[in-house]
Amino acid sequence: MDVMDDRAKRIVETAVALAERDGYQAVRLRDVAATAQVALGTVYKRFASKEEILIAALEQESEKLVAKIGKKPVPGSDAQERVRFVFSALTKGLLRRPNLAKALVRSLASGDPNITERVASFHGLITTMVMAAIRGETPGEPAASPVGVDGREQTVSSILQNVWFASFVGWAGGLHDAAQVLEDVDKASELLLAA
Amino acid sequence: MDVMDDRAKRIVETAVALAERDGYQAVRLRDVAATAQVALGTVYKRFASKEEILIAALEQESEKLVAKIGKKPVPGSDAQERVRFVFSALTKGLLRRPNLAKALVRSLASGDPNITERVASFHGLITTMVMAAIRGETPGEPAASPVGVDGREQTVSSILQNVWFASFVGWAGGLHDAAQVLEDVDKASELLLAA
DNA sequence: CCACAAAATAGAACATGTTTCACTTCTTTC
DNA sequence: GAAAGAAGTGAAACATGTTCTATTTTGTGG
Repeated sequence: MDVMDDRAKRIVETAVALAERDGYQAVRLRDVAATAQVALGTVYKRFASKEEILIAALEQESEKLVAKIGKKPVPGSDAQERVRFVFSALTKGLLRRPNLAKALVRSLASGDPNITERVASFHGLITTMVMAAIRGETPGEPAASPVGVDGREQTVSSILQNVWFASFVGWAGGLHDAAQVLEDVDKASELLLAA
Repeated sequence: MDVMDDRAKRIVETAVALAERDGYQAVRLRDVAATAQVALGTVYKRFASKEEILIAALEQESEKLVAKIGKKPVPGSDAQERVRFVFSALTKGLLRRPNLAKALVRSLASGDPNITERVASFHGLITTMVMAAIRGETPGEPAASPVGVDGREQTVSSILQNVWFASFVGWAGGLHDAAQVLEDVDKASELLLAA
């Protein structure tokens, strides 16, 4: 949610474009700088590393996705259906640009301590959505009822999110295809959200 | 299980030692080569990249761990206890050398298509152990009874493994501490393996 | 408008993963 | 044991992330 000046925006946009076209390794900072019409030093004035640029991109992309998904109440007649909807939308949204998605996963899992907070915020964003889906609320709105924060729902949504993430990483590494990601989440929610 | 010649072994050992001392970035291939008393070209004759060396290390480390855990029947009077034992042993075994563990996670999640098979084999190793734990068998032994391969147990063990992996990545990224990893797995097995 | 501080720039320089090369040392085969 | 090929070696070269520096541009208070 930080305000980015024009240069920072151009840098992130360029990085997204390059990652989308040819993946992580194609995000060469010299190219980013040149394409964004900015000096390399300016890139490093804004971002501490290549990973940070990509994390900023992830933040931007996921905020867009979440905004789209979170606008309306999650459709579905039971928790399981709603959860499927949310993860499906999330997965398909990311898969629309597979190379970008892989690059973002790589940054997410890089273990760089400097980006821990951004990773946590991404995590929180999804948790919010999944919990809203379980409860049948509109993710973008504050919770209607002051439900206890430490309930089973929180645990379940954390588990589902972990399953999704691990499976998504598996997809990014070529372990299996996108359908498997949805199937993994489906099976887990079946067991955890028995209607 | 490939047979590694002396040089390859020295290379991996050196990489492990460096990763253990100071983490991923400290595994400088020039240093690895020098310490292993080998030319840089020889390193690249054996391994296609730095990631591959670390994946070989992961294979070696996880085989050691699995051998140790899988020797005896998993202790515990119900599935939940046995699963806790397995993941606890796995987690603690890896956490004995945190920097190494972080470096290995990073390689695991790197998304490099060249190491997909190794990642899959690591995945399979753990699946075997978790399923044995659920069933109360000795992981090292072939299954006593010809249980159907596609059962609920397989799904549950896959979910638990995903939860463990995602939480472990979270630990590696500084998102939370090791106790949280075990707690996440615990909560999941509580819900999935209700005694 | 002017001086000056902050920001941007071009470009060199450095660190480290990866590749290449010319040369030497093994190993194998006869 | 000598020739041929495989493997190893040291060093250079290259690619790209990151840092540094000297210079120029930009924006701001007087």
